[in-house]
Amino acid sequence: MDQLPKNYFTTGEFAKLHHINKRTLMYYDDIGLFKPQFKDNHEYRYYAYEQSELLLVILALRELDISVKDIKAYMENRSPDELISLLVEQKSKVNDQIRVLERIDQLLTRKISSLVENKDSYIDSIEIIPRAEEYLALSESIYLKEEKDVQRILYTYMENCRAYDLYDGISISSMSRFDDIIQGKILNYEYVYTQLDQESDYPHIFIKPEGHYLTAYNKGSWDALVRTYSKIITYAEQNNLSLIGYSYEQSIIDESTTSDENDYITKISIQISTESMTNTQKRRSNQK
Amino acid sequence: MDQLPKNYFTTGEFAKLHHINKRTLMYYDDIGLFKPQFKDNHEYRYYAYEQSELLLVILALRELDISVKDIKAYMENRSPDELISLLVEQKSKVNDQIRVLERIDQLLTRKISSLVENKDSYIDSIEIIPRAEEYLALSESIYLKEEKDVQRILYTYMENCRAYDLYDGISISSMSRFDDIIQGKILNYEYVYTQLDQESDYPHIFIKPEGHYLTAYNKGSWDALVRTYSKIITYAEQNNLSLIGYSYEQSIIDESTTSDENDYITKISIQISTESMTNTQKRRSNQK
DNA sequence: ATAAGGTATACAGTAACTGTATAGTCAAGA
DNA sequence: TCTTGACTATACAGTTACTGTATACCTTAT
Repeated sequence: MDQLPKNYFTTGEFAKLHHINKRTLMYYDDIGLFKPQFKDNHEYRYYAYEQSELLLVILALRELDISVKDIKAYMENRSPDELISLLVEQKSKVNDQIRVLERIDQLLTRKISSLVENKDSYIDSIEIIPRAEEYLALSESIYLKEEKDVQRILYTYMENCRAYDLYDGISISSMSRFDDIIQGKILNYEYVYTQLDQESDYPHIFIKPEGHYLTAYNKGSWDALVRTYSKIITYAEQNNLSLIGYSYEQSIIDESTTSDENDYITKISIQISTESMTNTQKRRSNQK
Repeated sequence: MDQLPKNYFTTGEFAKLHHINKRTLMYYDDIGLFKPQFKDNHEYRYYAYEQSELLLVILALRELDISVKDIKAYMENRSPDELISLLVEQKSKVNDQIRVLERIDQLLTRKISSLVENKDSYIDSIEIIPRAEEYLALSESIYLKEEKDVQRILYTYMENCRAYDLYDGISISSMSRFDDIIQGKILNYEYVYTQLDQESDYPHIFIKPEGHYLTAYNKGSWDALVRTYSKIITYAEQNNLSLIGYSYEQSIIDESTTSDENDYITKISIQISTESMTNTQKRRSNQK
């Protein structure tokens, strides 16, 4: 065999061939994971082209976050059947990982669109906006529950989000009863929720009704909410609008986006009962 | 703010909530990447549910192999616009990574099917098998080239495979002229190649013609090829078959699959000229 | 003959955790 | 009230999979 015309690569060449660090090849040699076909009398390493096949498998397994130790363990008693079952197993892991990435992609997409969509809306004004039906995945009710229970509920809620693949991104949203808010109890939240943008068999789905919503943006931390809510209430009174159902609070700019609490933006929307709106109001809001 | 009813999680609870190690949260606190909302007078950490949003972003970025240092750098002067551009950038990286995984998936799939397909074929017999047209991505010719040139050619070939997304898996395949083989020159390879299984605009595609191929499996290392080839030649002579074109050698079991050289399996196929086959031979081979 | 550029090893350093020993704290039950 | 078990904390060491660097040796082209 030794006298056959072979094409050998030195460490540096072979490393370049496979776009990896030269030192990594030496390291793999040292730990006995992947050895050159032979060494000359100066301990120079020589790799054969055919060894690429094995290296490719090793590099692929490495990419799948399999520890070098495990790869080595497999390599030490590899066989076709072993390889088949290893590869089949890894194939499903690859698909898992693709799913994780797609999830992250979803998170990024949602966060981007939420940011862009509301980019120019951080205005002080209060508006009437028509909204289509929305599907919300709710937590259990946390209304007036004590801290311990709230904690448990939030915990379960997150577990569910995970289980049903409702990757968050814009999930720090909550609902309170508008009745409570009128009475100044603005922190008696009833649910936290995530908006669904595709079919889901999540067990606790709430349909946020289609209709006109009074929409305002709260700037600053939670303590600024009091003022924002009183503005909303005043506006509703002045325009003879009757607000019903829940107040939906959705975080637009939060801790994940800015380090300054005063820059937080929360979007608040509350449904307006159709009867209380004049036709002019309806027309105007629909034009936007 | 401090007197508001908040839901705080201890380090252990918050870690569980997000399926991460408790010590990681402590570590992130230590390096200033992600801090609890507050610490009590015993230095106990307390995390608020709302902090999840930020942690999710951090964990997502981490998943994308962004260094903690870089994440921290971003976090230190985050802003909506910064975040948008960061996320958009990352989104494309996610897609890159998905592509890498799909490649690996392809490698695994091809390797599995090559192994399974040939699982029971490691037989000593020589068979006539009808084969459809195949598209092969060839290297430059390495015929009688000197070692240095062969090396350069193989290097370029691998770079091309990379560039054209021909992920290998079963790529240690080579072609030699059958004329040479008859003369006993069984190691004068002409090309190495990869079989294409989808459209590609790779510049050097060769069409392996449709037809009947004499197919044999070589067991053992390259040095066993001599015997296998003489068996093939004898078989052809005895059956009055004239072999034409190239001999295609495809590695089935190689270094990547077994550690024992004697278990290597190479599939050899050589086209049979249609004229030299009897109708009986054709009929028989088509039945399989 | 010499310089440029390659090879080797040995040793230290890195990133991002992660495990562990030790000590303090808390909450529930006897 | 006391005890016990399960938590919390820090400090320090260890881990994984490289990766950089210093030093020395080797090869090849001018």
